[in-house]
Amino acid sequence: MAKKSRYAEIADVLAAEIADQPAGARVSSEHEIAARFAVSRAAARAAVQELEGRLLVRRVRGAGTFVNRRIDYVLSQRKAPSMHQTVREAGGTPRTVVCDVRRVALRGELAARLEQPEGSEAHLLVRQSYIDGLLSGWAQEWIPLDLLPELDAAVHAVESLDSILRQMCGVSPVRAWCRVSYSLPTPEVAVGLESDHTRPVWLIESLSRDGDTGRPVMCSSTWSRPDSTRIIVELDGPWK
Amino acid sequence: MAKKSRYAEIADVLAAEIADQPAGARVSSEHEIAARFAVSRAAARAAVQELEGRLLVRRVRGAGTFVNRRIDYVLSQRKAPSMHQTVREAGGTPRTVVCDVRRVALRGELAARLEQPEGSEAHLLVRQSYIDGLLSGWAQEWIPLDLLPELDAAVHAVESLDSILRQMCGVSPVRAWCRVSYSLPTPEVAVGLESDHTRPVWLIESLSRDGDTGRPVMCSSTWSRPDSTRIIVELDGPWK
DNA sequence: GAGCATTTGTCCGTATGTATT
DNA sequence: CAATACATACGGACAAATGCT
Repeated sequence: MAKKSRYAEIADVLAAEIADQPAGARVSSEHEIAARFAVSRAAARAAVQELEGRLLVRRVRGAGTFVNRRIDYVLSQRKAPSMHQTVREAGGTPRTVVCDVRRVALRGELAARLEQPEGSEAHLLVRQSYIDGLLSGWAQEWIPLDLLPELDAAVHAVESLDSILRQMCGVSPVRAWCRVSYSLPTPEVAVGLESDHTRPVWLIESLSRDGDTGRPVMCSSTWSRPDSTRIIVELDGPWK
Repeated sequence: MAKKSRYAEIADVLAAEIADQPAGARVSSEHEIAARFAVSRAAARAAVQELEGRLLVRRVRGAGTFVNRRIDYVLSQRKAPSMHQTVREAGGTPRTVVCDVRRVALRGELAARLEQPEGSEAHLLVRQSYIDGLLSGWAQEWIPLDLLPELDAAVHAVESLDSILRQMCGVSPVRAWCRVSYSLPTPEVAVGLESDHTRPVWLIESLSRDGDTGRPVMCSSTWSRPDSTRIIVELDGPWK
């Protein structure tokens, strides 16, 4: 058996203790860990950084280190393209905060995907999403203007965009196309995620259509923190 | 504008220099960086670790730090379930090394997915995959026995399993189901990937069927190093 | 708002261990 | 075996963000 470094041993002990604690619980400070295991603060720090790398904790400068939990976020054609529902299915509590609602002109790929003329206007909704109170995602969502002229009032009354589209527009959104990748966020995205712009994050690009008519109803780009969600993409063929 | 830490500044300078260099090129050692920027080795080390976090370099103890490149590995129902072809489409050079070929009894989910009776035998092929000479993945692949009794000889003659199935079995494999996630590898997998078992890696589970008959022809679990591939999953609905 | 203690972030210098060449 | 390079570790210091008084 390979000999382990001291900080890795400490990390394993802490990881086992963390496993029994609820999300959000406070983890010992670096000073306390150093004193408890009789090591320097550098070694204690390395152990906590190890836990951060395993996505077991989140650290906040000046505040402390806290137990983290990821939820399984499953993307599939069989499932509704709804963040609120997907999170609830995984046992989490979703919440969204509107950052901005405005009208923008659709260009290029975005216009094509929504099947709107180049330069036509659409709603742009920018939101942060939280899971169990922790910041998880930052999303831009485009919706054709004629589908719902008064989006602003609606999104403040009902958090789930899927519900709004179903109840106010009479459509049944289904995920028609989706692309998931994992790369560095732009500085703007990093701000929205309160994340370092040098750490990779999930990018989920998605197009929803009305399940009955096939009409495009929503296009979105969602960036998601890897420490909040374990993204799972299920791709289904014509069989099964 | 936020003030940057010294190591982040150094990392940015090095990142810009690395961008012009070919994959595999040697990066200055920590000592050289410390001397060049007049900082301690700890700060130089932090800068190089930053680059490692951005997946721009790979570090080998005792050997040095080297420029890394990722390729886009695109998973989609429209594309053949072939590692060799997917890598070549992204501009890389694929290679596979057989670690083990043996017969195993199919159990549970695996048997169900291949539509074989519980406990029936199948080939198990264990391979490492390399991209441009760098270790990229470690895979277990299960193939029904009756499809190709002499798998052992075939995989040593032809590297691409997709080609073998097409040419020797007369099937046209298509990706019928696939699940992609990102989590910590088991110790066994970490060994196969020559990776730390405390760093998350990709897990791609896949089922291939014959495009003509719909018969299951291959089931696989592939673990892939995030520093070798940028996994992209495309999900297509009935419209498009 | 100001002040203070706590906590993580960064950095210095030094030393030793371990893997590769 | 020797030189090189990364890995771990010690102890100390100050900066920056947070939370409370």
